[in-house]
Amino acid sequence: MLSQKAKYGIRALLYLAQHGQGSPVLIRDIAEKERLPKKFLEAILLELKSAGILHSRPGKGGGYTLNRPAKSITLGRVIRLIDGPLAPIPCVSQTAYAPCRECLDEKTCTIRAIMKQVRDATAAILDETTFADLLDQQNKLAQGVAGIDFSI
Amino acid sequence: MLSQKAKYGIRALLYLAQHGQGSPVLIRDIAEKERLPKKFLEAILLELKSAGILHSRPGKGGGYTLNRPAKSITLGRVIRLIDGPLAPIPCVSQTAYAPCRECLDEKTCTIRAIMKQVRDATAAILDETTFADLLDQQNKLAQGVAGIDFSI
DNA sequence: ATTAACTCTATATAGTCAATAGAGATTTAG
DNA sequence: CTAAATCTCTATTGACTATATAGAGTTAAT
Repeated sequence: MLSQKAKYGIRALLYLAQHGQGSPVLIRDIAEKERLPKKFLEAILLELKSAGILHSRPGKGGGYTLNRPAKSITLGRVIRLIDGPLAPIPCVSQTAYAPCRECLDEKTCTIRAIMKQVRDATAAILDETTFADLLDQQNKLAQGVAGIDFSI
Repeated sequence: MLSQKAKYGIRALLYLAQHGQGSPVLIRDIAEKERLPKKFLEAILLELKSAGILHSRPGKGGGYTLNRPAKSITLGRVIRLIDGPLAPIPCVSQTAYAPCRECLDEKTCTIRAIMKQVRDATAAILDETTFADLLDQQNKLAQGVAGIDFSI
């Protein structure tokens, strides 16, 4: 399961992506519009900033913006950053490999073989999906719903 | 990430599947051969038993056996039992649906759409893989490794 | 009866998750 | 140059979960 922290982070990034590269967005605005706990969000945005995903300016007229185009930020990267590796077990992680403590022989471990499949399937989705994709999809979904409403 | 508990449970089941439907296997044997903490393993096996996956007989000559053929026990079932839903967020779980607390509109939530893909991909693998499959694969992997050793 | 095994309750420790408080540092406007 | 706005940093809190372990209780076979 994704942590709340990761979900909040993703929502905040999506909000910032929506807002575009224009003027900085206040933490307070993100928190209010997306209904996220403000103080917790502060910490999350700070992490995303120090990872180079966000940019911020303190002081009057300050706030947060994306540090890079939305299409260069993948969901996989953000989730790994906040929640750690996508892999279900450490011995199949590409980005944070570690042997399983209790494993007797990695080469013949079938749990490992299956979990590698799971990791690869997950990574294939999350590393290919960017925040630009999410924005596109959001617009389409919103239109779809509006269309349904209209047809009634 | 899978919990240690789930990994231990899977290893124990694999060990029991290997052993076949014959005489009961002692907790102590499983713990020693697979190097799992015995007391912790006791609790895990008990859970698997009350879920109907294992059968046990107390007393002299007792121990644990699979309650059903290995080919009818899927990895997905065992993992859900011990660690909970496969879905990365509750609103896309098929077996334990719950709305995300902070979600403003599930119908247009793109995070949900992506996470549904992840869940489906994961479930497709784990719900199709049985302990009989794992046994087969283990034998093949062991032969493969032996073959390589022999050829050197 | 005695032994060998599982079963149950209780406990412990450490760590993580989710969140909050409040003082500090920085920038811009005026 | 100062005041207001805003991000930044440190610390703390409470609840919960993960990972075990101890020991008494129960059951079945011989």
